[in-house]
Amino acid sequence: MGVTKTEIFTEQQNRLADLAKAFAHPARVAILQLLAQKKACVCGDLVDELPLAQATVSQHLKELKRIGIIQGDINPPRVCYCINETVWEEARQAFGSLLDTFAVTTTGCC
Amino acid sequence: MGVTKTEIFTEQQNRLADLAKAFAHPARVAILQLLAQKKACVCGDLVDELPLAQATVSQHLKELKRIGIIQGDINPPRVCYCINETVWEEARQAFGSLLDTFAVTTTGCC
DNA sequence: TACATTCATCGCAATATTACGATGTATTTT
DNA sequence: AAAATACATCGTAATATTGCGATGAATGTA
Repeated sequence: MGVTKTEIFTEQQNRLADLAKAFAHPARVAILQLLAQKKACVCGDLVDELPLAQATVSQHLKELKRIGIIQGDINPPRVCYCINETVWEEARQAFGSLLDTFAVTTTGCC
Repeated sequence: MGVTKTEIFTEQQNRLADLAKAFAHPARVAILQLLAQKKACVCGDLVDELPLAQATVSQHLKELKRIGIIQGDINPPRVCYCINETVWEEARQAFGSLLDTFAVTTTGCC
């Protein structure tokens, strides 16, 4: 159906899946890398850095904002985007704790 | 179009996006949590643990195998699934290094 | 051999995602 | 006021994803 049955999973699982979506497209990875590497906000040059149409970049930015991992502050005539530190940290912990689960209890099976 | 322009991004970006897809659906998060928490392989009970049809679970397992993060060892009449440690570690480093990029250089902008 | 068990795959329907041109909305500049 | 700049949104087309019933393939069991 293309529709995810979110109601049958835990809040935590749905949230982690949503956070993962932020990284689940190379264009969004590129955007997040740019924002994370710069020490300041990126104001507008995002479209220039990516070989995608302005409308497409805007759509990816919208999705990242929906997830909450970035924020856009209007600073006419431009908009300044930057990482939302709180959500970034949330992602760090969410991925970290899941990915560390295995690292410690590993007991080579199969 | 629904088709990602993978050719315009780096190998690294495409790989990270692919690894993220493993976590980008709550059912796959649930599967990976089960596999990571158990100390041994999970042989077949996966369908019982999830409120999804067998065909659907099988499809998610196929996607996880394509990404490489799990492996399925045939052990008739069952198949034993477990985390692929190498790829799991790859994901840990990939997410870790990106998510840590910001943590150290943070300089509150906006 | 016939049957049951376990899992993969096929085929379908519904929805989601990706991409982009065109257009709309503010705001600044001339 | 008119034009330019920067970005969002709309509409559309193409492809991908999600989910499931039905069916197929492989192995073990009666």
